[in-house]
Amino acid sequence: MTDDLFSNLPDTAIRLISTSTDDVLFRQAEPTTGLYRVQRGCVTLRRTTVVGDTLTLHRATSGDLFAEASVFSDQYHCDAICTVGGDVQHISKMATLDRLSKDQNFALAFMALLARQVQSYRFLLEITAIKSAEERVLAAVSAGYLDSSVTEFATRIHLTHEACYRALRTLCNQGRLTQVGRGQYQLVDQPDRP
Amino acid sequence: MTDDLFSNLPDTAIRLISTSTDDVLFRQAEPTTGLYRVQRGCVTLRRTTVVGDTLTLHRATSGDLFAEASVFSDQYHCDAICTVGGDVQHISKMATLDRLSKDQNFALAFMALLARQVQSYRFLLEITAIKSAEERVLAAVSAGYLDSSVTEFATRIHLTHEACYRALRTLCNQGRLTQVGRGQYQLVDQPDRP
DNA sequence: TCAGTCATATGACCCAGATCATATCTGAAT
DNA sequence: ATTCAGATATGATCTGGGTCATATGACTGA
Repeated sequence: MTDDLFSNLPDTAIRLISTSTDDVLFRQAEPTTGLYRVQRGCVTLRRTTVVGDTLTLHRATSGDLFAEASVFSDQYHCDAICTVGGDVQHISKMATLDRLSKDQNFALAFMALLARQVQSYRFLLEITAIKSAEERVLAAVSAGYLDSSVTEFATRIHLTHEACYRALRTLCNQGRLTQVGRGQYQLVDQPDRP
Repeated sequence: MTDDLFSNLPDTAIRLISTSTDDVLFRQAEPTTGLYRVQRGCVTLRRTTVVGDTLTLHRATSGDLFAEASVFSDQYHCDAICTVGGDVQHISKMATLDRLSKDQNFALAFMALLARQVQSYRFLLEITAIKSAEERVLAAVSAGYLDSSVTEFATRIHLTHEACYRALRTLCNQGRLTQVGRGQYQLVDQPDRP
């Protein structure tokens, strides 16, 4: 609903790719052909340093766009490897640039999408910077991050699922959260209204 | 040099603000007037949750843009408070939107800037997700993050400076880094050429 | 229906990194 | 010159969260 920005592009602009583990979508220094969106599975972006070791730049999962910056550069700056098979959309760079130049609203929407991503990554960084597991979990729940599974939630905020479960239970015991079902937790309203 | 994108805007579009601690630049729900750039000092973006506690969304320091998304929305979604006094540029939303609609290159440059920011935040998130202090420090040095002080570097990668210094020393002892000066460290080339 | 897989949940143990303390060096301000 | 603040650096101690183990519930597919 919010970001089927690219589904407005002509059908020819989007190519569906079924991926298997270890498939390579593009490699560093290859000319850019477009950006991608993960529908199912996981794509890991990696770069090899001058010294030779591998840096993971990003792991894109369901719903995530990646290689957005490729639209504005000539070469990919990293490798894209499928670490979990699934489906990936390839969105044509040419079609995107064409539409960006001709459709003001599309351009503004794309900018807004990128700006919102910047926002949300900054926020996630702040959350992961919270040292205490309890406070981090509370902040993340407050932010509405616990929408699917606890395990997924835990990895998102850089905690083990064990530490996460423990923090959730403690927060419940403290009365700061309530468990509303298996794997479901909610904020407790502070009764500070007059 | 790279992002004086906004210095091309007419002089009237940029307003210089001298800030003191606890100054408020904008508040949640106020109508948006523009984005900002920190020149000196620190600006913290905060939001109050339904339950009443405060979430820190971002802490912008020297060189950082913030509130980019305000250009595409009607109201600020958080408070901006100066936690360290200094200087801040206010960049007019109207002037920005005007230029975006009239200057294709400006629009593309702004999108590219946002896309690069998304990239770098994703990468920083991956780095902070590395559990071992040594590996995290090595990755961050490889990425060129140790450009100013070690203390600044340490906070960026979510480590205490003590843990950071220890990791740097161990990496030097292991021969994976060399110290080239007080607070200066470099990667060691792996001699694996034929 | 039953095995197999994955999420949920919690307890025990241990270690890596936070915390605290200390010392030196550097640069800026007075 | 001298003080002071802050960065650099390292050592000692302690604790919170990682790791490992275990158990159960929920769903899936044979």
